[in-house]
Amino acid sequence: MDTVPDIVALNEHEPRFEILEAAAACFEARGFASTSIDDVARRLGSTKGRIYHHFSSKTDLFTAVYRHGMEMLHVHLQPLAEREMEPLAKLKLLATEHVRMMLATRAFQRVVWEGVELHLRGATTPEQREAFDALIATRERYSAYFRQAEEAAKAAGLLDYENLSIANQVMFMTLNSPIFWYKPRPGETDADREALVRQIVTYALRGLGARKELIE
Amino acid sequence: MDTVPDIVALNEHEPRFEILEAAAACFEARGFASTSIDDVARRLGSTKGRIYHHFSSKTDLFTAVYRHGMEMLHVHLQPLAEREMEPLAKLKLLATEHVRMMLATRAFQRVVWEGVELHLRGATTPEQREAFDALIATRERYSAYFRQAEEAAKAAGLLDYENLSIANQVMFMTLNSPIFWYKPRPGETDADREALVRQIVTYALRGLGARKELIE
DNA sequence: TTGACAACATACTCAGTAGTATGTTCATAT
DNA sequence: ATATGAACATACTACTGAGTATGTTGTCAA
Repeated sequence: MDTVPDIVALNEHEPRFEILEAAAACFEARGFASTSIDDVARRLGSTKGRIYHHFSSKTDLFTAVYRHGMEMLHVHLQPLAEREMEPLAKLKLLATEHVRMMLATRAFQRVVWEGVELHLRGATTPEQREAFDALIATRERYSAYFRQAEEAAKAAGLLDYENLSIANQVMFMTLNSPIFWYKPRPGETDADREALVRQIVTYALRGLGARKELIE
Repeated sequence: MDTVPDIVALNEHEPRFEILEAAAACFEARGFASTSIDDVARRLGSTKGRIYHHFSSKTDLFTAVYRHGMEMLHVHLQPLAEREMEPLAKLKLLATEHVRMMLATRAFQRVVWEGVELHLRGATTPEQREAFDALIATRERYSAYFRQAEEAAKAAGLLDYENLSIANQVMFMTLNSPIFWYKPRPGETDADREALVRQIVTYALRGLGARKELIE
């Protein structure tokens, strides 16, 4: 049983979806700057015309991939974030599902990462800026799911970190890290993936000061 | 002749050094693919001619920046790694100095990061491949400083992680993370930076299963 | 049957960029 | 004094790649 089945299939029926998947794969493999529209078209077995019919520019395509990546995260975690739970248990749940999503939608999440990087570097034109700011805002809202749980857990004496902003940054680096080095091996089982997820989440929660007994 | 090439720190007064610094700043700001040789030249107040007189290609320039970044790390940490110390204390020392270097030589370390990324993506031509492999090997040797300390500390019951490879990956992501989000603020003091370093190192060591009392 | 439009493909333009070929200047050795 | 080469600048070439303008094909509504 896949952990995130229907999320990935969110827009499967849209004609744009196939292009998004190809673009995500290309951007993941070579990065935004080194990926040409022709690369994406070649992967689709099509030509530029198809892509420019659905997207106005390379940046537009990129932001669409970013948006879809963030949407998958939101759709998956929002209901969990709204549950009434003990804060540390909720943080563990959110972190676990986040890492699962990183593995399940790796290409898209890599694009999200690069989008944040591009934003931090300010490598955007003025018009792009506005669209980009909206995307980053979406990401901020997502981050808030975790931040609230972190603050609540700290207030309850279940976590122990100094600066929330730093703690949040470092925690996300940990949880996002598999998008860089994880490659699914042939013959890999769900149990293998789950073991990976568990180790990453354990590392993150301990890093935030959770005691061992409380996160197992 | 040793199989391990000697690490020779680059002299500040070499004519190539100024170019390396400008290149590192440009690569940090825009990434390898989006940085043109003219960009680097413009930052230097020079023209291409100067750069191509000292470096045979854009890739050659990039690898030189990478190499210098790794050399600075090696020169700084190698003597520490060779000390006889309690493993956990040594790991803490190495981690602390590593993070300090991330802040102090951020632009170069960002290039090292991108170099590893490019290597993981296999985005290199056959000739580049050889030079790249040598660079990655240097990075592997550096990583071994930490790995040995981690293994020794675990054997002594001072750490508690499942898989060494995963633990190492996630730990480095944590320690490297400030190259992405750290920006020196005006009026920032050494104490501010040290507080940042301490929080990151604490997070990393706790993540690996170190008990709170043992790392303070 | 035909018009209209969506969904592409084809064939271009043009700006940017890696790399090269060829000056030019200046210090230093002889 | 002059030859020489290092350290650049200038002025190119060749090519890639984003974006556009213009076909072509199938579908569907009236």
